[in-house]
Amino acid sequence: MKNNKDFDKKDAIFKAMLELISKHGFHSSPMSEVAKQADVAAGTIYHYFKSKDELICALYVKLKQKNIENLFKNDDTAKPFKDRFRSFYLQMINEAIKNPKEFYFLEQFANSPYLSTIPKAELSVLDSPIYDFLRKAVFTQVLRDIPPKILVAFVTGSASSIIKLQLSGEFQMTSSDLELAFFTCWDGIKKA
Amino acid sequence: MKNNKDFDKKDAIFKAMLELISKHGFHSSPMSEVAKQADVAAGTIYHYFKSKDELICALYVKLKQKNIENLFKNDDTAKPFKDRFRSFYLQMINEAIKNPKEFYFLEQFANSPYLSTIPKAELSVLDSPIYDFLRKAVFTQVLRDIPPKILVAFVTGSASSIIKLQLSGEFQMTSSDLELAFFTCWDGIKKA
Amino acid sequence: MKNNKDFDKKDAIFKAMLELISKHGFHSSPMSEVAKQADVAAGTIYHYFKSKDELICALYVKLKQKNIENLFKNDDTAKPFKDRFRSFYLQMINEAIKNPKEFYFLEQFANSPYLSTIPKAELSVLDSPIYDFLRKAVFTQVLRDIPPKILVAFVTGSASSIIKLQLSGEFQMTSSDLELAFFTCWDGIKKA
Amino acid sequence: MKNNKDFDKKDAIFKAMLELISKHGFHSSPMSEVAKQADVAAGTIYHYFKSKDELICALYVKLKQKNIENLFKNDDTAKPFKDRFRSFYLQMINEAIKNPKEFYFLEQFANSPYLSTIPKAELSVLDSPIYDFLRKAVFTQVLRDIPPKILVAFVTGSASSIIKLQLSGEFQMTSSDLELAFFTCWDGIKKA
DNA sequence: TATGAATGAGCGTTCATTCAT
DNA sequence: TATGAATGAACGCTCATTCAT
Repeated sequence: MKNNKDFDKKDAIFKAMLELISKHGFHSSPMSEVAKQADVAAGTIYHYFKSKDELICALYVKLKQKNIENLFKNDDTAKPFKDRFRSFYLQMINEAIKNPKEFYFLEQFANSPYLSTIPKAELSVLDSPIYDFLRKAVFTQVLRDIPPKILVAFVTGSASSIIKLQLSGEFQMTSSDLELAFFTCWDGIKKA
Repeated sequence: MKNNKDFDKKDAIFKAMLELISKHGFHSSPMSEVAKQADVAAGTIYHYFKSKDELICALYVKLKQKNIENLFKNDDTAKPFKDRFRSFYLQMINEAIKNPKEFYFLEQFANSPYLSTIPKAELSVLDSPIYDFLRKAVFTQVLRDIPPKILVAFVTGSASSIIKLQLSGEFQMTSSDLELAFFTCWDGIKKA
Repeated sequence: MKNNKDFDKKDAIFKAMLELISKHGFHSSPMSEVAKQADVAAGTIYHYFKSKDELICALYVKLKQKNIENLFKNDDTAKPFKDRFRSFYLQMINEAIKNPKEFYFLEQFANSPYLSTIPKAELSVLDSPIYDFLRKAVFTQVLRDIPPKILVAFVTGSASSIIKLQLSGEFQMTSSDLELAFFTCWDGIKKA
Repeated sequence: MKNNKDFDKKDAIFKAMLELISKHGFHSSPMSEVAKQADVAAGTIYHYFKSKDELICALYVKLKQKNIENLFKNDDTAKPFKDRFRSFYLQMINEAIKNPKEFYFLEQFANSPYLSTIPKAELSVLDSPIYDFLRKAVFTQVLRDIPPKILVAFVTGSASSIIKLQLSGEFQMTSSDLELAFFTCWDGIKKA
């Protein structure tokens, strides 16, 4: 059984790598700096991870999982789907705005050759909660009859883009902007 | 005035860098390899570009410009806006599918710390054709009254995401899928 | 007095190091791997040996001693010297062929800078049985009157080389080949 | 065509590696030290050699070739074979004594796992002059009818061992000792 | 302009050794 | 004794960049 110290070290390494990559990118985040920021020796990282690449991939899976879990944190299946979707959509945006480093890391990873080093099956599992959420709503004719994969892409892609806009500092979104964004998405995907 | 040879060399360098980065990412695309693929000496690259970063940024601007120009290639201002938008939306997707390397490069760049090294003003200029296109349609009440920046983010983000789905090989989109995607977007953004 | 467990551990460490070095050489035989193969913790090795170098040197001395003892296992001082020498010479070759790992280790060590870290006096003691064996035969005029050290070098060197030929797999020696090898050596060193 | 400077650099690297390995062994001869001794930058070595291992192997082949060529430098095919062999045998010893670093390097290499990384065919070619020299003498019935490979092993092995004795400083060989060594070998291999 | 050998700082990683448990 | 996580110096190697030609 792992003790607290173990968790501390591994988590410190994850945190340091996240910090660095989100700010400087993959290739300006040397292991030596990760070690320094995590307050461990360089060699220690290699007790927990085989290589830099493996560390980065493990970090991606961990953060992606956490992120997706959080999207459904407030999901109330008793509510009408529209409400549930609204909560989900706004949560996507709010989570990212509250955790910009994690968002930047995830986007950077997902748009790099790293992504293709992770087996598709594993990626599917990560995404499956979103996929299931929307697929069911297609099935119950609450949502437009579009292939669920396209639906997922549409919804997450538009949200990502809006998040980037906000995080770029170029545009400060008010809550009514968020509401507008939600409706824009909803009116696109809902059953006519 | 630049002669043909100059163009050839510079273009060969651009092409080689595009090839490498789209496949292997920024790191794993050494200048020596670029030189080899471009069939020039390593030093030659530095006659055209101050540094690797500058070359990469110049490539981004060049490709982004070309890409955006192409989106309006078939724009017919005489047509109803819905038709024009349909053409624009499908063109976004088709251009990317026809030029996957360019798409991958642009996405990788835009989701990396490189992006923030380019002045915001310069980026705005690049995006302005899309911005103007949609802003006018908001003004003329064809589109929902949303801040144009959000609108641009929504439209391009959803398209990007759908393109990645297609390019990933995970899902083969038919032309009716594309049509569905267009309607999904359109129904979201059109004036109710 | 050492208990069985001690012997087991120490021997397991020796065995693991032998295995690794004979196959991969001194470098490419990390202590962590020795520990793994010996089924002990890395730190445990340092209870038995001060350092990697000391372990390697101790292994050399141990194996060299064992090896030389074995050469005289069947020595029958009642027999004519020629017979005794024949037995000795063939035993050198057979021992090595039966224990190739030990042979490779010993040769690798003896041809490396490690050898010179062992005091010459200690090495002399190890070799002395062979030295005495041949020196006496020079004294009794059975062997050519050559400085015994040269004699030892000649005999052991030719045997080593023949062993390597056999172990390389390049040449399969029959028993008549071995007999020929013995005669070649014998005719060289015997008193005319 | 390679200019002098090229030769100088490559040779300086070879020389530095030889110097270091002969004295400290493979794993205490870091590339950084080679670079320093050769008076080139660390990276420069990698223009000439793909890796440390490749450099070491190339050095082996180069020195082995040179060494074997030298053995026949004074060969006079007009002379009786016994004289030719005497010249060859003493040359083996003298060459090594004059070039102890090269001898140590070659022995260290030949008794390490490095040797097996060189294709057997390539090694055969290197040895073939010695092989041919002795094989012919077996054929013409000047030498004992032993498989030539065994003969080569016997002759070179005994010589190597005698060289090590001399270089160890443990025993100073006079020219009459050398003469004795030659006769010991010759009487062993000559046709009775 | 064009070359490509040369540079050397800096990278990812290894591994002999230590020490708190 | 025995453990094995932790250390950090040192390794082999890469690669953006320079400069003599």
